[in-house]
Amino acid sequence: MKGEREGLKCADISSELLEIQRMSEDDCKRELSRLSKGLAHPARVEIVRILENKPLDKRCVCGDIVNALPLAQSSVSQHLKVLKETGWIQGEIDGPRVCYCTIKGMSEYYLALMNRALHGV
Amino acid sequence: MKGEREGLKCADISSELLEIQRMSEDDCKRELSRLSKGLAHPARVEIVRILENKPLDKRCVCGDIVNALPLAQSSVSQHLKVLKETGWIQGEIDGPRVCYCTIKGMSEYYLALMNRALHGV
DNA sequence: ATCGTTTATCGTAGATATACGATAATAAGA
DNA sequence: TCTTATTATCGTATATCTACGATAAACGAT
Repeated sequence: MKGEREGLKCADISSELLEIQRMSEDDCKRELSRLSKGLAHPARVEIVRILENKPLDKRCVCGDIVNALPLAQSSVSQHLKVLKETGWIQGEIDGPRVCYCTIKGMSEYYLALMNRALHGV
Repeated sequence: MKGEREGLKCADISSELLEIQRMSEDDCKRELSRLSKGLAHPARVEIVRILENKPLDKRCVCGDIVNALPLAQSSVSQHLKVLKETGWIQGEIDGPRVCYCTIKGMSEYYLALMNRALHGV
């Protein structure tokens, strides 16, 4: 399957870019506010940054993220949940661990959403 | 003064674009999450959309925004306050009214912030 | 089967967000 | 001055967010 790497297949939202034009205005605004809420906390911005900058051949499990943040494990787990629900990241169970990665093309998707929601383009 | 139009001078953040490179990583993440929180509600996205799409020769007072949203005046006023605090809009008192407009170049500023906070660019 | 590791979920406490009606503040106009 | 129009703020109720420790669930290894 395309996009597979080291056993972890990261979703790619690039193909959804054109779908934005077909969304209703209300859906567009809801979608933009949903994604914005995902980044509305410094810890979550940091998590996305970590996952975006991770080398392609390295994997990043929950524990790695916990170690990188000054928060309790349960708090980090909650932030990961929010990022999953708002569509920024993806998690894949690997034995007792969970391997996380960002959704490919999400930044571009976010920008296109913003352009359409705010400027009607 | 540059940027003045119909008596309302809208701030322009374009000149701050280069400052982003000089911000600390933490400030960058805080700034990105702050701006994201501004758009983290559909009503606020709609307000920014209204102000972005307003003809340059027309002004937009609080009452216009209240009429465009299905919310009570006090709720809209609160959302306007959040948008002011997070840096998306600006208000100028004009008699008993308050005239609102977006900050010029904010979308570009937001994107640059995102690029640096998430990708270190 | 049992133990240790890893991660999600539960329970909880305090803070913040969201909505509304009511009220206060400000300015224009009669 | 008094009234009207406009907008911000107050008070309040409910919901969501954020953090933590404790516990549960899932899995590999012994």
